[in-house]
Amino acid sequence: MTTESTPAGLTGGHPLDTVDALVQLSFLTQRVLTAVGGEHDLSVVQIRLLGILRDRQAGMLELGRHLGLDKSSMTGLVARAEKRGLVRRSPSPHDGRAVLVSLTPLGAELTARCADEIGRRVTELTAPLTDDERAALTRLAGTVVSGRPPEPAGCTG
Amino acid sequence: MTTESTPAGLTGGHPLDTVDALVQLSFLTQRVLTAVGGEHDLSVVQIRLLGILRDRQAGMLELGRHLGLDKSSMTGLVARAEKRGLVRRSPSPHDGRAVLVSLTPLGAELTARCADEIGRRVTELTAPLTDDERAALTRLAGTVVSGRPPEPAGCTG
DNA sequence: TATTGTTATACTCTATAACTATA
DNA sequence: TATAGTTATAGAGTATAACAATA
Repeated sequence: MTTESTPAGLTGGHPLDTVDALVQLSFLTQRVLTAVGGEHDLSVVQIRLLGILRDRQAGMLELGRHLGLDKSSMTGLVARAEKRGLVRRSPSPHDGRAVLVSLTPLGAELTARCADEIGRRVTELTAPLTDDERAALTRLAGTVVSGRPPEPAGCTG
Repeated sequence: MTTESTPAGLTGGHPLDTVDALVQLSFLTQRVLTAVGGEHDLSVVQIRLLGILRDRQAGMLELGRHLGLDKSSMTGLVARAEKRGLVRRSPSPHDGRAVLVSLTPLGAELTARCADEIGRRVTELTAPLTDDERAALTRLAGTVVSGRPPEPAGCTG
């Protein structure tokens, strides 16, 4: 098994099969997120929270939907980020029950720094690839992520 | 940003750049692990623990090293798995201080079922790809995971 | 002395259920 | 009644520090 070098764990085969390769690649990528977050006392979920708020405000329910968390989990998550001065809660002007969570300047700065660092280290991960291979990996990963074959360039759908 | 469809969060660009693609792909893969685990009341870390033990015993310290966890965290992790009858602790015959953790038959069965399910669902993820593309993705991901360009087939190193 | 593992403690993170306030 | 959010509570998961037992 390949758990020695990368503790993906549950898949076998020595010349990496597809499942092994994707699982181990995901652990590699997540390790970058965990490491960069850790250097700023942020969990991966906190990083994702900041990322969502990067270019918009959002209510607690919406944030929970994006993160796959219950609204009750959001309360603590946002409270801890708020306590650190990274986000702010404002009452929604349209709905007296709702709050709008947004980044503070401090939060925006930290978000940008994490994004830079993550970008750098994930790119480093692909150092063994040639430029062509990196482009191919990007295209293939993008296809999987979007859940459909890529459209020819210029197709506006 | 692309946080709407996949809450990777911290990376921008619309035609997915490399970082975006890899981060989002990692979330997709991790979601499979989380989902399959959740259906059996296992966290991703528990799944990895079982995977490591699939073909060997290991001490607490070694397990912690593989999982990136402190030995004190291992105590509870293994204790919970042991309580469920998935793993067993035996005294090491060579070292009176050490314990050897191994899968019980129940744990081995659960591990196999999870591996099957994970394999199936991760493979489903690559459904948008042709066979050639899937092979290319596997090779490229394998190259990144191994941290070096792939050796020509037949090279025994 | 060094190493393996556990315990005590504290904090983050998560969910369920009950609650408040608004729609 | 339904919805947005919080609180109370319980449990998993993690780390640090102190400890026990063995090497």
